Amino acid sequence: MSNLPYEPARIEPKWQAFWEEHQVFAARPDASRPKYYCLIEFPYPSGAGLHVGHPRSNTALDIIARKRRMEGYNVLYPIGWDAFGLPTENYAIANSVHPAKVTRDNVNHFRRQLKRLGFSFDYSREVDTTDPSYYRWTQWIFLKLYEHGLAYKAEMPINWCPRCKIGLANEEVVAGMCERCGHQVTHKVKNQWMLAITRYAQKLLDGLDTVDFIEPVKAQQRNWIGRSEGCEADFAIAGTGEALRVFTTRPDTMFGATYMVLSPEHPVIERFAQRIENIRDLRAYREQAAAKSDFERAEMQKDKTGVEVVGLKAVNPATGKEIPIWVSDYVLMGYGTGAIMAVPGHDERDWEFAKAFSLPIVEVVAGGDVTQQAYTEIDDGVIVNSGFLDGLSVKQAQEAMIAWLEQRGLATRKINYKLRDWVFSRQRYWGEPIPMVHCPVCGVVPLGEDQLPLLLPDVESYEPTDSGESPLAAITDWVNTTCPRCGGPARRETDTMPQWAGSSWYFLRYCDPHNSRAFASQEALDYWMPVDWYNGGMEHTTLHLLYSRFWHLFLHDIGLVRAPEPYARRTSHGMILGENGEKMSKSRGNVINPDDLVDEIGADAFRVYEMFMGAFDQAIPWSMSGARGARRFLERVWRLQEMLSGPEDAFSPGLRVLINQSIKKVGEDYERMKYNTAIAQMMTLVNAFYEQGGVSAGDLKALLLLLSPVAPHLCEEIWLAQGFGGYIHEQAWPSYDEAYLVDDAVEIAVQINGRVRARIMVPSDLGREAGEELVRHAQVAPLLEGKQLVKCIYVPGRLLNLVVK
RNA sequence: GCGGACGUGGCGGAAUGGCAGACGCGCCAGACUUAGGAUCUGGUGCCUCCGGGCGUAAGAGUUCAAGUCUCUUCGUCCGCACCA
Repeated sequence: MSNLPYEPARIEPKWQAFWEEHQVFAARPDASRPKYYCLIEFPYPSGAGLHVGHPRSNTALDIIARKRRMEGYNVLYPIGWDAFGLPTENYAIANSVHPAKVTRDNVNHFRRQLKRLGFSFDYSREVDTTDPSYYRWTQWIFLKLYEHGLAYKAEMPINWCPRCKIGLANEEVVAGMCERCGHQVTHKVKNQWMLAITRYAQKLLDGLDTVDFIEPVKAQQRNWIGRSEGCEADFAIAGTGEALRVFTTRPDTMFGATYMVLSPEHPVIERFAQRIENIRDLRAYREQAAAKSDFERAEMQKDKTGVEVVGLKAVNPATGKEIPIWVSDYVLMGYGTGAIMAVPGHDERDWEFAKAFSLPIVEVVAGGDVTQQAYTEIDDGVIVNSGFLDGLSVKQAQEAMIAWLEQRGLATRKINYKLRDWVFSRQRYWGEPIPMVHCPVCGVVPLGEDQLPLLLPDVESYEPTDSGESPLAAITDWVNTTCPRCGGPARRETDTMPQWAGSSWYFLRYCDPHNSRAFASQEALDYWMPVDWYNGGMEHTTLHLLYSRFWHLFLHDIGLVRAPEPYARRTSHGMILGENGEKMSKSRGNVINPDDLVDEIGADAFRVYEMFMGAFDQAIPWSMSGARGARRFLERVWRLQEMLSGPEDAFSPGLRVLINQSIKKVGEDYERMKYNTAIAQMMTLVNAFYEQGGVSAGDLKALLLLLSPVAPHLCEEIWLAQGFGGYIHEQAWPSYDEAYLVDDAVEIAVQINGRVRARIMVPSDLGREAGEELVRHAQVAPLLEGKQLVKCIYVPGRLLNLVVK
């Protein structure tokens, strides 16, 4: 056996079949053992097949899952398919195949590819978001959201391609252009389903303090939610008895508000259309702004445009003076109140606008030169030209101004968030049907829970209609239905849910994937949740990760899940780039196909290379020769079988310290996702085995146990072939002996004034005080000849630094 | 502009304030072999008058000691972006 060459093509399929046949990785609830839930983002089964990026995340958590099992945990490491989505639908349109068939084929392809890599997934718990037995519960959760007032309909602008005449998802808009035809994307207002995620803004923010997420994820989510504290204040509209409400974070600068700006869509414009002398200009400006794409708006950023509202004036409540009102597209209807008080002296945008239209600029915070640029410093500014606020610091003035306004009923404290409500409608076929009916008598009526799942009907064509409606709108016998409330004729909602719907709760379904009475049993949820470790891409931080936290917080609030937060720990992997350092893509011709790689070097070497290639959280270019190096390492491990002699239960004396160090380091490195240094340590260990010229069975066993989470097939094979007893996946994770982490004697550096001048061997237990005696050491004393010793620093086991004159 | 990550050999990268470059790739030399993308051995930061000197984007500082800590400057990548 030991003379056979290392042949992954023979070994790997054998062990994959063994694991499957014996259901080694099937997770079963077991109250007697602690549970551990490892999760990777379930893949979108694209037609292109597995990308080398998938195994990076999968292997990383496979290592954790396998290590946890060896540590005695009951591990859940599931896999599934996030299978609704546009590429499948577009492929179906182009090739006239049913998207369900495309999905089935792609899933089969993906599953086969994943199985070849030997991940310890529990395939008996597979979920598929396009399966009616799954999306039934996606629809059910939507009904719950609706029931609790978190799903509502609203007129919302969507991305619109005027050439294709269809609505586009954000993902389909590339640099402001239509992904399909390249035309500029504009906006069109449509009635859309929305989810009120903004009502959870504070909870989403607070929850971040309770979870172990890597810092960049927390920072990005906080940034995205964008909390800002300030107040809303009323500016009277002269001669009308009405007021314009603004949001500001700088009430301290109110004396410097020399004009107001409204968003072009602000309702006050139409309300006072009769009084406004240039209403036509304002309407024209509004239409022009609406036709602009986001891309164009961003391009225009430098040049402020706007129109004065002639015939209306506002009153600055601080100064009592009348100030002009302008309209400009730099004020957004979607944030705050859609109106601002402009303080050109202390806000860059207002300053530019004031310069462009020759509006007055007043300095109210001293310290800058407001004729040259806006002075926005808040930490050491002093208020001037501001009546009763003069002389106060910015911070003091903020409080004083709010108090003053509150007393007069002109302002209230207010917290705003940048986070927007979630547009939950897509005018598409391949998504979950929204279980709602439009009744001419009762209005919008939800389907009863007993009506679920609302199945996606077969259609002739998956093309969106000319009007931008979903293809479902054309299926009259599906659309026409009866109202669940009054029984009269009614129409079904024809929009479908976005791809983010199914992925917002899939980790809950994994706990109890075949349950037909609930999305998961309370018992299963209580046992498995929360997810202990979730790894995924940074690109999902502000969409999927935030959305799924929102759904989970909601399910917690209505008593369906125990903990508020679904994920205890979140980490992220870096992208794998092509050999040329560019993103892998078909068009760049730098794609590495995982199947080819398994054929060439084997799954274990593939896994080792992906973990060894660099820091786990960083983007890194592929290297084919580096991958072959991983294969070479495993060959060396394999050949250790030829140099095996000695007892099974003991380490070779000369290797005892290194093996103990390796057990400690590899275990700790896995936990910190420092896979590259863990593997480097094992390479060092193997090099030492070769230098010694032979290994004991005990040495080899230790190495195999450490390596088995990364290269499981190879380690199972050697373990079995050498008759080490049982299977390696049943073994306990090795422990190390503190007493053998350092050698009896260590080499230290001797420095003179910080420069290394000698190396000497000293007992490793030599204390800091005793170390100072080393100045009399035979190799040290000569270095001090003719010099005066000023200071002596001995760092045990490290170095001796002698400061001399 | 705001937020985040980062800058170390030819390349990927190591380094609780304590011997910079572990480990791997590549390259060089040799061994074995009827040239093979196999394996093994040795070497591989730069300069050198062979004593040593210089080296972690640049500059300053703290320290017995700085890749690591502090400040300044330059540069790269990612996310958000007219958010009042």
